[in-house]
Amino acid sequence: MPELPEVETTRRGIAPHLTGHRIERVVLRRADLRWPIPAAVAERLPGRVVDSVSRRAKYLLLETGAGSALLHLGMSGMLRVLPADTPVERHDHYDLLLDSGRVLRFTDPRRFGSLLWQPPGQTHALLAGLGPEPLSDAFDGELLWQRSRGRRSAVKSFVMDQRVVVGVGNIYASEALFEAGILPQRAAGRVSRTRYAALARAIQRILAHAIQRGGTTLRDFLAPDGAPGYFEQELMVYGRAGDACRRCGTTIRSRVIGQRNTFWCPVCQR
DNA sequence: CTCTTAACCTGGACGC
DNA sequence: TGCGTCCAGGTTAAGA
Repeated sequence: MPELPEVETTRRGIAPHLTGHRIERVVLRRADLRWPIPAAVAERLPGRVVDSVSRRAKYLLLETGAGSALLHLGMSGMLRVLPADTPVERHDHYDLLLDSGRVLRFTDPRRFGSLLWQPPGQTHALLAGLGPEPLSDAFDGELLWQRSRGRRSAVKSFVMDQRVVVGVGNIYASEALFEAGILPQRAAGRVSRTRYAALARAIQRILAHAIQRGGTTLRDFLAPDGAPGYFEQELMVYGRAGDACRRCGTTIRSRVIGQRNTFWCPVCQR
């Protein structure tokens, strides 16, 4: 269930159990995730202390003096800190054993997640072309407006393009466009500066709010608890096709845009 | 460049 | 109960 808020919530959950701790051993059960796990992970990580756990887009970085492990959760991935003797289950693909007697365990039925390696001082190719973090000062409506000039693809696909801005996944894209009052299928190049300003604010508000909510339900990563609190209760349009708009009562519509299901209110969004 | 499409993989929900 | 079909929160690669 990972969009940016879920990844950030995961980061906050696992960081206290990793930071300042030594990784004693790396156990790889399946190397065929989204990409093969490079040999450097098993060669260089054991014996290293994790200096910090950071996030870039939807990637988590476990930073050590020898380089950084680069973790992605894909569509169905989950990271938990568990007692080291916790029985292994079917989709548990790798473990990082810690000096605390615990283990960081990655579980991912669909195996779209990944575990990669970034040497010291380098930026992994997958991170090189990414757009700004949505919650940073580098992101605003002006950036969206400038980068969208001449673009004919849907504004929804545009904001989900990680080269434009990172971290806006399928759910939050629909939600942010609703809040900004913009039809998702509108051509990106035909959205005004003013409306991009509103969209940037909506993205920031929604992501920040979701992180806040995720934090309340996922704070304790020793007691695995999957469900982010943001879902269902607070979604305005996502997954609500055929239901009444919470603002105006009009029936919420849906359509596939850029291969992803998209939801909107035909009255509140123009 | 921009844009579209296929592909990676499994499990759960649903219809018959 | 079983089976076929469709769908799912991400992202890259290839081709037009």
